[in-house]
Amino acid sequence: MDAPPERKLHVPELPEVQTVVTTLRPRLTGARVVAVHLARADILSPAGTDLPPLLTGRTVASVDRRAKRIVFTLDDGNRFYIHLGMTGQLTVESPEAPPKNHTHLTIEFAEAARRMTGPARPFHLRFRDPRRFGGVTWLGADAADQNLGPEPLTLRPARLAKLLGQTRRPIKSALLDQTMLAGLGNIYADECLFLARIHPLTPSNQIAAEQVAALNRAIKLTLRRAIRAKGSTLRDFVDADGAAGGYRQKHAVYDRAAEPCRRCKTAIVRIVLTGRSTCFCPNCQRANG
DNA sequence: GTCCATGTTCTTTA
DNA sequence: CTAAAGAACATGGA
Repeated sequence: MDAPPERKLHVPELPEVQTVVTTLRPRLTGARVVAVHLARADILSPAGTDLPPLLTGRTVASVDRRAKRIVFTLDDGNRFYIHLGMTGQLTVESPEAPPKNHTHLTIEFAEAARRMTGPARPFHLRFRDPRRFGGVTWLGADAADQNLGPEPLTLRPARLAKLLGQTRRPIKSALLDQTMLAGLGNIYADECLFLARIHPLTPSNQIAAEQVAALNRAIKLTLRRAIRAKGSTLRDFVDADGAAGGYRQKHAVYDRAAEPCRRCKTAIVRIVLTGRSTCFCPNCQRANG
């Protein structure tokens, strides 16, 4: 049996954020903001941003993902992004649906553009985040990639090799560093290292070129599989339509301490690195190859 | 009541 | 000085 009780929170990483963007895009593109309700001003950055007048009357031109950020571009060229933090949810709901607790921001839309069937109906985009590690950042005309490394899905092995060669930190820590590589979090960093058969404590600059290439392939493969499964849901994650993801059952190592490795049956080991749990197979992932 | 999970940002240490 | 490690943040559930 591989269905342990759902204990841990889910933190949205690249595949989960991509899933939200993919489900949001057809609803939001072309839709017009008619009202904004901000229940908590402290989720806004920069502090003091007066969001409602910036949004009201505007139309959404596009919704995109950059790293773990959901980036909205308005018809006036201004941008803002929402980060889901640890427990953030961004959902499209009926105006009649009672808001869940910890709903910090509600954007009321008039209609969805290019709706092919049925009457255009108003809807709410609601952002809730019990733990409030997430938030809304107003960019104005600025780009959304401040302090972010390259996107893993389009990363070339030579670029990854150059980035990893610049630091002695353990590879697991480097993969979590968003200024190095943007989008991986604790779950997928562990999963990628397992697939590439690299020990998480390996100093980044001691990974051989062939292993870097294998890691690059593992990152792309893992993220694509997770996106196809609509992300991992441990407890909280849902897409914009409120649906949970299905990748959790496929995790090879994350949250599987003491369970048998899916490849060699060795018990998965859990260590703490930089204050974060790190799971790996001590047989498949040997230090220094 | 205690401990834990997590991403980002800020602070401290080497 | 730089790089890396550590603390703080919030909060529901075990």
